[in-house]
Amino acid sequence: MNIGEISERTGLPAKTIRYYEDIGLISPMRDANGYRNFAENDAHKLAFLGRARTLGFSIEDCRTLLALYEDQSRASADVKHVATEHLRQIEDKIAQLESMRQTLRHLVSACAGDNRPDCPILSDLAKS
Amino acid sequence: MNIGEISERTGLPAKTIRYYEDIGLISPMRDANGYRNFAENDAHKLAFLGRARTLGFSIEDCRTLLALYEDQSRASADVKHVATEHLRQIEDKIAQLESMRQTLRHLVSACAGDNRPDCPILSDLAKS
DNA sequence: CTTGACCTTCCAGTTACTGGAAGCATTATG
DNA sequence: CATAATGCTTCCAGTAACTGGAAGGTCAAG
Repeated sequence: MNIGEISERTGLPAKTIRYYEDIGLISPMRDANGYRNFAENDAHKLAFLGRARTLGFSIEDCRTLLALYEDQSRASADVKHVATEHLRQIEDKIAQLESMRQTLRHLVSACAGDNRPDCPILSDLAKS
Repeated sequence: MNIGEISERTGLPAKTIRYYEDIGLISPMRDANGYRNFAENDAHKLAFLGRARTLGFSIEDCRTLLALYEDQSRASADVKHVATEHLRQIEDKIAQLESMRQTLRHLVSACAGDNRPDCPILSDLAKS
């Protein structure tokens, strides 16, 4: 399979797939002309990576998860640990964004949004 | 005021303050020895920037907001527009993270987390 | 045989800093 | 007063995960 075809199949841009090879996540074969030739196993790994990235795992987490996936003697505890830590970080991020949202909602609703200069949003930002 | 003092007062790292000067958000005076000398107005702007960044505004948004803040003839509608758009993006991000959270919670709770290899998290990532 | 689609590599840019090196300036200590 | 410890300066590189674009080789169709 050429990169265009696997890109279609996995939904990952060709650029991203090349990048994943650069950083050692995959190692597709090469044809005589230098073109990458992806096997089913590569497609499988790329799908795995795409899904993991969709769930927000970092590239380094993906690397770890992929290694665990390929290690038949892994302990599920190791996988769970990675996922739990990631979940915790997502929850932290959500809390942080929700706090921003609340403040912004207040400010936005308090702002007239007309052609006068008075603005509670700016007043809030400028308050000491 | 030297950079160390204003850093303390605003809570912004000196590195960040220098960076803000680099990108033209502030323009502190200089003493004869080359040291930056911050006036009250600089402190004020930095506090404004710190608060805006806390609310998640991008640097470019901050630049816009600062310009509006200093423009006595601004229309509050312009400010509100920036804030509303930012709020929308935050809400998008929250929704995306909440979706990740839900999936991850399911997967984590389904995983035994022991020393056996079976792992629903990996199974999910690997599913086509 | 040429055109267009597809592939290659390499370089630069993105966001908002952060760490570190090399080297002055100032201040505190013995 | 010499020296040592801060504090300040600039500049360079790195971070995360791509993305865009240039320059150029390859392949299938007409």
